[in-house]
Amino acid sequence: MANPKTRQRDATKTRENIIIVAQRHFTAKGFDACGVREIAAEAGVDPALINRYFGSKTGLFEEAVINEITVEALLEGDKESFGKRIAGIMVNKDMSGQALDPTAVVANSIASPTVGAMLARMMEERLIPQIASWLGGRYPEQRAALIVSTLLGYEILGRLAKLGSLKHPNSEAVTEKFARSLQLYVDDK
Amino acid sequence: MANPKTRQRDATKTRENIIIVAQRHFTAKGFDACGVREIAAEAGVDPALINRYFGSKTGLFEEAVINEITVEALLEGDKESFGKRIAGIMVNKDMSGQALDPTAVVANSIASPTVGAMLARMMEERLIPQIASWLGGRYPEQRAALIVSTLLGYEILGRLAKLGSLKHPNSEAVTEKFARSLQLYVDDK
DNA sequence: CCTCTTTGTCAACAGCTGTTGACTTAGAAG
DNA sequence: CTTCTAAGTCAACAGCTGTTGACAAAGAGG
Repeated sequence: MANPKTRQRDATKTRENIIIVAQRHFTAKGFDACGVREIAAEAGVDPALINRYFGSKTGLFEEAVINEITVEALLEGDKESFGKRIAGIMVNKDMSGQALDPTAVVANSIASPTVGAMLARMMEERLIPQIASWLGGRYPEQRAALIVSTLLGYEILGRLAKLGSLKHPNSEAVTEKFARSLQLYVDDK
Repeated sequence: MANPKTRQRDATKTRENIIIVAQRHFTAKGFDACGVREIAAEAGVDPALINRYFGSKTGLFEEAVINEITVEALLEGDKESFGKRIAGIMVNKDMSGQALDPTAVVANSIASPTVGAMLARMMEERLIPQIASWLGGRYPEQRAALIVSTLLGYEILGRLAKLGSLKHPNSEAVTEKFARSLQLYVDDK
C-alpha cells in the first residue's frame, strides 16, 4: 500500500531501532552495566521483544556490536600522516558518544565474563589482521596490536576524565607526542 | 599465652587474609565480576564477615584496593631508562596475576558503575600528581596521564591475549618501540 | 465480515546479587 | 566452673537480572 499513514507496525524498523539504541548504550556503559529493560525503554519497546528478535541480550550484543564494528575508518589515508590524523580524531572525539565506537566498546566491555571473549576473538580474527595487512613490514600483527593498545589506553583515559575532573591532554605539544607515539608503530623502523 | 597451638580465632589475621584474597580477585576479574561469596569462600570465611569487617563489598574494595595502590615502584630509577625499564616489566609481567596490580585493577574495574568514579578520583588525586611531580617539565600532568594511558592500553592488550590466542609483542624490535613510546612522554621535548 | 499471521505486550519466574539480624561458639577473665 | 565478650556462622530477605510462555492487537488476504 502506498504509505497511507506510515506503517505503525514495522518489524524491520523496530529491529533497527533497537540495534541503534543498543549500540549507543553498549558503547557508553559497557555490556554488563546495561540492562535490557533500559535499552527497551529507550527504544519504546517491551523488553521481551529483544529476546524475540535477538534470542538473548548476548545475541543483541553480537548483532549490534560484534558484527558491526569496523576499523576501515582508521585506515583511510596515507601512512605518513596516520599518527597526526588519528590523534586528532581521538582528542577531538565527541564526548556525547552517540554512535558505535570500537575503542569505547572494547574498553568498556572487555572485563565482562559474558562478552569479553567475543571481543577478544573479534579483535584477533578481524581487526588486528586488517590493520596488520594495511601496515605491512615486519611484525605487522604486533605493531597493529600496539596501535590498538595505544588507542584503548587513551579511551580509558577519556573515561577517567569524564568520571572525574582530570584534564585531557589538549595542549598542542602533548597531542603531538601522542601522534608521534602512534606513528612509531606505523613506521617499520 | 605463649603460642600453644597458634590462635584459631584471630580477627586481624582473617581480616588481612580477606584483603589479600580480595586484591587478587579484584585485580584479575574486576569489581563487578567478583562475588562476595566467591571471595569469602577462597578466604575460608562466611560471606557475612565481609560486611561485618568492611561494611560492604564497596568498602572492601576501598580498603583493599583504593587505599593500597601505589605507583612508587614505577618511579624507582632514573628518567633516562624509564621507557626500557617499564616496558620490560610490562612485557615480562607474571600472567598468573597473584598480587594487587594497579594497571590491571583500573583496566578491569573502570567500567563499573559502583567503583569507577572512585578509581578516577584515586587516579587524578594521587597517582597522576605523583608521577607528574616526578616528571617535572612542561605539562607534567598531561604527560603523566598519557604514560598511564599507555600502560592501561597495554594491560587491556594483555587481557585480550589471555582471552584469545593473540600473540604478545614479544619480539625485541617491537618491545623497543613500546619502550620508546613511553620514553616519549618522559622526555620534555 | 471473517480469518490467519505477524507484531507486540503482559505478568511471572527462577537465579543471582549484596546485605542483615539472630544465633552459636571459641577463648580469655573473674 | 561460670561469665562475658569477641569472632564467626547461619538462614533468610529484598532487589535486581535475563528470560519465558500465554495472551492481545494490528493488519493483510480470502
